Amino acid sequence: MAGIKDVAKLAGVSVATVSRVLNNHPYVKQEKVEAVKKAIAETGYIQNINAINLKKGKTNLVGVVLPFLDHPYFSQLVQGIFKAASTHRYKLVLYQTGYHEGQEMEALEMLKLKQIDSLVICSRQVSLEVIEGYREYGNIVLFENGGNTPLSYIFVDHYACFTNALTYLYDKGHREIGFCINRTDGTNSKQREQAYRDFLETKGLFYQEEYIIKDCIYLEDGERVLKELSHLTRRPTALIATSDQVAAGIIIASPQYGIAIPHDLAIIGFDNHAIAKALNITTVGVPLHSIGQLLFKQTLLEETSHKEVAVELIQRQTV
Amino acid sequence: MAGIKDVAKLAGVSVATVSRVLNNHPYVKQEKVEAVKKAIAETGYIQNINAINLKKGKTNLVGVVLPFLDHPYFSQLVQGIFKAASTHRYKLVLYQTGYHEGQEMEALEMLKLKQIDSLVICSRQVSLEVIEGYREYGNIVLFENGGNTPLSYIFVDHYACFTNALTYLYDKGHREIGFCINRTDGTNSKQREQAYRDFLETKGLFYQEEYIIKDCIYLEDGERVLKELSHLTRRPTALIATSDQVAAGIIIASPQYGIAIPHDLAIIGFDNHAIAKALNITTVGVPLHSIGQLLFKQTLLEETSHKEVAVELIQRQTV
DNA sequence: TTGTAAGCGTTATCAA
DNA sequence: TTGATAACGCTTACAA
Repeated sequence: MAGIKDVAKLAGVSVATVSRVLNNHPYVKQEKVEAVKKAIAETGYIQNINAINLKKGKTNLVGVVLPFLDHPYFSQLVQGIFKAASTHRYKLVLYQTGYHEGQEMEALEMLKLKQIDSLVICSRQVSLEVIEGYREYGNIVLFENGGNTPLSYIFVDHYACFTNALTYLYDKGHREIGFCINRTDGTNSKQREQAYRDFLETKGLFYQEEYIIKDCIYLEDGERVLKELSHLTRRPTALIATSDQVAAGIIIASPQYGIAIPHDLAIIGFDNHAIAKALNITTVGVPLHSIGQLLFKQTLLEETSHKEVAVELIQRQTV
Repeated sequence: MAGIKDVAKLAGVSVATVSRVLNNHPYVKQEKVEAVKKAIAETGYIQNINAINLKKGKTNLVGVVLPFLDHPYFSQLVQGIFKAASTHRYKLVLYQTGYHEGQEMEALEMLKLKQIDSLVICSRQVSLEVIEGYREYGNIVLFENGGNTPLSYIFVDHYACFTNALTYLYDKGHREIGFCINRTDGTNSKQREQAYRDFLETKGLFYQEEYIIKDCIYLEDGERVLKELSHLTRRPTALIATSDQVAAGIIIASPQYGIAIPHDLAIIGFDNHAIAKALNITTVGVPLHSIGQLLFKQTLLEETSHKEVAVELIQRQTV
């Protein structure tokens, strides 16, 4: 395979000149440019990007850490990250963790090894302290409220969102409010739960363990929610779902359980996925696509920053 | 930043020995191994993967070309590719094309430049001939019926699937059958359309342009389908949807249009997404997750191969 | 405007 | 079992 030397030889110039032509440097005589271009064409010369990466110390690759892709929440986020990355000629390397620390650590290690220039962490298991330890190897930006971590992050105030949704439900007369959640140990989940507890206390309502349905992520989890609820002697009159997927699952399964929505059960979803519009689901709209873009852009910036993204409650027909 | 030389110096050995320890080579005296490990720890030495890539001529990165991610069809596929890649310690680099040739060419160029070792093309715009030209730079595997291309591919026989679905509908008494499609120029789309035409001819039915609804991809396209259909004086009694997303969109919107499913309109979806199960949609089940895994595995193989993946019609309640 | 040569950080060959 | 050293393929001072 032809290398830069072969090109140089054929064109009758030095490798430096070839490199200059390749990189559009000024100060190369037009006729040499031609000669080099001709030689490149003739030899079928191909640059080796690894050599360039080695020399330059960067790869134009940014890593994206997330648990899985087959959920609109993450695929929209990635879509946004991709869009921004694309305009800056960056490529994305995916690190799907399935919530396993090992995979997350691999991403961090790759940052250290310079396989990637920076890292967007959409969801994490590893502690912030550990992640902070990798800060020196490249920019890391989180999609969560990282408090006073020195890492950059973009976040949605889940505490406020949740309180908002609860208040909305309360104002509509609901006093028995439950909610669905995914993992209980995630940062966002904790905030939602805290908001729930605080709200209950403020309003003088009782905390009912059974009103919290766990491990809800996908559409298909919606039916399970109704099943669990059906075993209860006293049921919530309203439910805040983990996401619109779960909300949709609940709504779709509701007729089988003889539950009319919103009459027997009011539902608020999260994210404003396409299905929320189709099924007229009242939801907390999270601009995931824009957030993805912000996440990537922060990756390029030297100064760390902590940005909150505003969300809005979209009123439709399920409350 | 500490390099391999610093480690060597500190450990009192040569760089070669450090490299041996790093790569678990045999024939290194245990005490030197210890010394090197100690020195690595002390210096905080970090390998530079670009140097390794350069030296070895490979990156353990495989590219994935697809138009977009925010659709279960592609996210499931990627999920499968990722799973297989993961077990072989490969990482995925995403090339989202939005159906633009430029992005596709970029992926091919990256293969050439050795940024990635091989390429999985889930959907393409660029001609097979052009792609074939990049075969010498790394393995390329397609997810489509590539005929007698020398490239490897895994495919679903969309012609047969479609004929199958049409026959099923016909046997249930339908004579006015329409279908939804995405881009009309895709390989799969063409096969579906051909199957449709051939079927009509075989059965002596008329081809009706208006029975073909274009640009249907997402859930939200379902409603448009009904709108377009509502303008027709004579309507199809059955519809094969591009995917379950579109099928679901149609089903969800059907009450607004006063259409009972399957009574007024029978629907067959594609892919067997989660929503197909939830909404009891009769569908052609495509094992996207497994296909993803196969696609990746083929990437590792030297011999090209052409494999068909079997699919099955899953009978539920929409026909 | 051009060329020489010194890196970039590894691995692998060869000789010891 | 070890060490020197030559690649790997490129960019970029520095010198001319």
